[in-house]
Amino acid sequence: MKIYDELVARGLIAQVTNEEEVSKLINEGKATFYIGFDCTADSLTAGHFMALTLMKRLQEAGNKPIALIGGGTTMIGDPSGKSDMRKMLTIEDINHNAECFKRQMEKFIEFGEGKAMMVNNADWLLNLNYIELLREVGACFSVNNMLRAECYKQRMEKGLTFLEFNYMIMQSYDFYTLFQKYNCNLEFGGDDQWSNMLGGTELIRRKLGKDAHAMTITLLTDSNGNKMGKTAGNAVWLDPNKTSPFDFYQYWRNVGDADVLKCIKMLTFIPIEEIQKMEDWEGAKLNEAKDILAYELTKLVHGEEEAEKAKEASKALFSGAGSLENMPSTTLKDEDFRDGKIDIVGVVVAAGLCPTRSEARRAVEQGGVTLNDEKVTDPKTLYDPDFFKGEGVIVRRGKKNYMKVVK
RNA sequence: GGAUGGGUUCCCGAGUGGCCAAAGGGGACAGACUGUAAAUCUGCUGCAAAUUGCUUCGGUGGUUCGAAUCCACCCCCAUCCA
Repeated sequence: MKIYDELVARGLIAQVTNEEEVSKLINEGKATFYIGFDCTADSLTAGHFMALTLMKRLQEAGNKPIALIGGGTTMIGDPSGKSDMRKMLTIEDINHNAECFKRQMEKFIEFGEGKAMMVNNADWLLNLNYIELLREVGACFSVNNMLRAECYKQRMEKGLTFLEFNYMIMQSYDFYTLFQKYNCNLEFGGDDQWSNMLGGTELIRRKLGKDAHAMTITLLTDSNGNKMGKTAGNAVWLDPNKTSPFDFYQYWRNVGDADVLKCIKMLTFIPIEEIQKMEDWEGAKLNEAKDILAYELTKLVHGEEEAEKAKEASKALFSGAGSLENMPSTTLKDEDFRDGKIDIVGVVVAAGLCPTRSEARRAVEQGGVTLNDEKVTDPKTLYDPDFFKGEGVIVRRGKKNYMKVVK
């Protein structure tokens, strides 16, 4: 199966400027393509991960990837599909985030001579001269067309600032620059980027009279249409310090039935033929597919060892087999105790299972907290330090949140 | 610059002197049911040393025994006019 067909089969492709040419280009390994990453946080997320796997797939098919770090575009903030303006980030934050992105990407993609390339659009965007830029590319953009773009739809009602309105021009300028500097002839991005990407191909056509292409990746949404890779508004991070490998594993282990196969197809490197065999799995059998999904992704992101540990801990907690040795744990500090005792509410908070004592108290009162499988419902219950000595105590909040607590 | 309508808790949104930590809905969280799923039902949803105290209704001052609510100034947003 050719790479393009595989991408289609995996459901990764949303829109393409010219299917015939793009498929030819990437099937023959003749594409030099780029994907941009705006550094709005200090870690990549599951959403970025999909883009990275795509880079890898295309690289394996002989195409040349360029990872573009958005040190310049992050200064503007992309309004596409967003209902509110992002908080403006400081230059220091952006640079810090860019560094973090760089380090994480290097774990997935091979950079270097003849391999993938990493560039930062701060290098050319930050020094642009306003008037020069307007004269150079400003005339190539129709405000009428820009305002019609789907990505601003929400903003046309709630308000769009001139700052953000320029984002499309900056992104277009990126493509224009990469096209000239590195013969980059294809841009990839999330489907919400479509309008911005077309801005780039259009600019290249107008300025240089040449064709460049764009292709978008289907956004990973669950069966309710919500973006995946987020829990309660928090992203699932690739940084193990922000989302532990165990939590990362659990996130994918818990996707809805309707979404498992889609995730396996889009995110893992399991051959498509093998995935097809799973297609008639139903009901409880789908749990096996979830195990596979969680394991594969954890392995890709955190390595085989961490994936094994997460799997073991998960099995131990949920099906009684496997080892508890590697489950996440917390050590109580002396200041967690008052008069030599700690109450159950304090334990839950210290374990990081609830952010505040009020929430922990509620969880206890509602019967949501167990210590070593024994339900504790009195928030005033006290414990001695000795209780946590040795093996430690398994604290659970709700059905799926565990922490081993030791002293 | 002018006119009008706005800014309330995670989000939407009600509240126009005390009965307001603030209706209702969504989301989140917990319980029941289950398969670590979905749907459904129930509870819960500012913080804390917790029958009490503290902080919160764009900001700063003021009026009042008492302010999300009234007044002044300021900031921000939308629409229309320039």
